Amino acid sequence: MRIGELARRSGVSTRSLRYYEQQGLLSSERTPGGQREYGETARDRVVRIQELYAAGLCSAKIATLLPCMRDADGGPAEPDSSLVADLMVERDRIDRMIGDLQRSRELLDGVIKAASAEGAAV
Amino acid sequence: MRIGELARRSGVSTRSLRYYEQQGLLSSERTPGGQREYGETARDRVVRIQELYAAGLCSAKIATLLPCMRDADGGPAEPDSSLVADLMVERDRIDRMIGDLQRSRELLDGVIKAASAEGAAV
DNA sequence: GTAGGAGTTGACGCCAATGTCAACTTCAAG
DNA sequence: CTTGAAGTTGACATTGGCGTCAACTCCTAC
Repeated sequence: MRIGELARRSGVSTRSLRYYEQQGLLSSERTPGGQREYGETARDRVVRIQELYAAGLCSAKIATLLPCMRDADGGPAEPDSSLVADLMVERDRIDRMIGDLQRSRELLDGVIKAASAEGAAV
Repeated sequence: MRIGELARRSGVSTRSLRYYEQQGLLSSERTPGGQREYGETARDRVVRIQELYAAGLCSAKIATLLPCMRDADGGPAEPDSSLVADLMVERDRIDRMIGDLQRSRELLDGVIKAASAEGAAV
């Protein structure tokens, strides 16, 4: 598929897809005319990239991480031990993020619930 | 306490504290000389602000939200119903964020575990 | 072949929280 | 008083993922 279809199917702008390629996160074949051509696995990869961005990883880290993950592209590469150490740091950071989010979530929920209770009472 | 101590105790830079004040998220008394003076509750508020930032809320939303939350400053204000609707949207977004984070967390964990298993095997 | 939608690269802009520097003032200790 | 750390305001810079525009090329249907 070409870039427009991938964008539609993954919910990511074409601008972002080109940016991902420039950052080495996503690869594509080219037609003789120079247009990008993607395989079926591209969509999954894009979704994965988005999730990792959402987890607060920057392009560079995602780029080193992606080849170590098992996907339809083939077996995973062996991660460098320094990368593993790095990933453990990231994992901890993500755990803290999840904790923070859950607290914020409860905070919001408290306000929402209080408001609806008050609305019902008054 | 003054700004430096609050910064140390909350783990937030003085720059950020002044920014929070400018955004209407944090208030302070002033000494005759014009220096900021914070009460004991300031630290909790700063932590809360940080959590809400981490949850992806922008300054403006935090500013409207904070007065609706119960804290040592006094009773909560009644939230506007449009704010409540807004907060429900945010809550859903946070729920999705948590889901994404958990997936990413598992992804990283998989790579880490695979690496340590391989390291142990080889 | 031709029209027009889709693709290409490159450049510039944005946002929003913070870092950072400058020039100046206040505060606390000796 | 004096001195130096800490505080003040204001302005500018940064970061990084992505929007957006421009100028040009490719692909497909007629």
